Amino acid sequence: MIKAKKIAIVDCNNFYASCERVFTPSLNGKAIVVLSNNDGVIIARSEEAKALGIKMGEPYFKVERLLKANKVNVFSSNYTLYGDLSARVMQTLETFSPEVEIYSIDEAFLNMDGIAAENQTEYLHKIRKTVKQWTGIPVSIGMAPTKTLAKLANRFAKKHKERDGVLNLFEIDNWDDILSATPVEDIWGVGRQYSAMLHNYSIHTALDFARADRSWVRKKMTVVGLRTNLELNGISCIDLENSPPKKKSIVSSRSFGEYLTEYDELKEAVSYFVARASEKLRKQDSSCNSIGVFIRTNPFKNSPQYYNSGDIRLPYPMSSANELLPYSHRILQKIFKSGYYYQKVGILLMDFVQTKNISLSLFDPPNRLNQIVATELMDKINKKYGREALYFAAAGMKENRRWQMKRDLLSSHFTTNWKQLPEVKAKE
DNA sequence: TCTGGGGTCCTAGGACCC
DNA sequence: TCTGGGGTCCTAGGACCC
Repeated sequence: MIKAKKIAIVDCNNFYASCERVFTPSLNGKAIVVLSNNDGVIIARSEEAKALGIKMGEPYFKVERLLKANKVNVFSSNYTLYGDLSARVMQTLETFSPEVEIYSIDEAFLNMDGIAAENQTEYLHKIRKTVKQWTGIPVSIGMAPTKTLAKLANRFAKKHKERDGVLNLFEIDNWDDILSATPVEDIWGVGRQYSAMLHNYSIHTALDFARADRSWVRKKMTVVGLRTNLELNGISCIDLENSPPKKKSIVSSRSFGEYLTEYDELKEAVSYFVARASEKLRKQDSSCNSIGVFIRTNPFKNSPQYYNSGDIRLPYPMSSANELLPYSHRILQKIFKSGYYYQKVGILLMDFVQTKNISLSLFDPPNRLNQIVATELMDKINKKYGREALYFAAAGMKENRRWQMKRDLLSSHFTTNWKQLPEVKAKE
């Protein structure tokens, strides 16, 4: 945790759409949308696509004709590409501030306290220009004494083109106009439910909310809402996080390309997810004490619906897929009912402890150490030769997985070949 | 028959984020 | 035909204990 008095947030504009443009400059100025997994819904839009009235979260099939008619470029999401470009953006930001909190794939908070630039607003413009030059990604920047205000400034900068992508609240005497130009639903930390509630009480803008009675806010919106209120008044409640905290739970789930009906197929998918999730678990050197599985039919389909989930407390903390698989199968067996068209399954790992803090116990199965050694080896091989170079038979043969997702409109994995990329300047 | 007060731990559910 | 995936935090209420 870092107490900072000056916080900037750098936010990539239309990140996924911008990523698609980096290696295909002919897309500049053209409308782009990017689809979620399974080509389900729209999760990113370029400005041109927004101007066509295409909404976030809109199912693809509903707007497919509109997109075609307007010659919108449509992409399946290409997370390998986005992840690589994100890393390059973050590396660039780290040359500008000693404290960078990577908040999401396309956003980072920067501690600007120690920055001795003569003109901090100019410095922000320089960051923006450099990121664009080095990575090809356009960003917007907001700066303020709290995270919530920085986000608000950032949004304002994005909306008002004349600001050239930057708003530094410190150079503005009175923020009232900016707060009153921000509807409550656009405040960071105020979602759909609370904004509806606030409007009911005639609280329509960030300024209204900032001036609302604190004990009322606390009562209606818990301490979380109170923090947002304080932050809007310039009182910092949410510190910068310097090192990413370890995950407290890990989920792996997916909707299928086709509906599944057979237990054996679901079992394959569950096994695959256990392998994926436990990999992440081991990466952060954790082991889990419980595991859950859920399955469900397609709630949008007019057919018999079924949802169920279950979890098991494990006899000892585990991190290898080999050990976890039987438990996941046991849960699936319990919750599976035949006669339904399943659309999605997922698994959850929970209740983590640090692996180094657990000792092998007298009651462990005799081959436990072998399992662990085998898992380490498997991780090493997969790290070297790529995901699923080696994988569990329980997850089914790669070629036969009916449950794999649909990604018909995928762009190339440009960044897999690093030679195509301009060199990123190393951090000093 | 009468039936206190305070603490902890756990879980489910609701809100939010990207 | 076709509607994403992966997280966090907070609170209320029940179980249990003394």
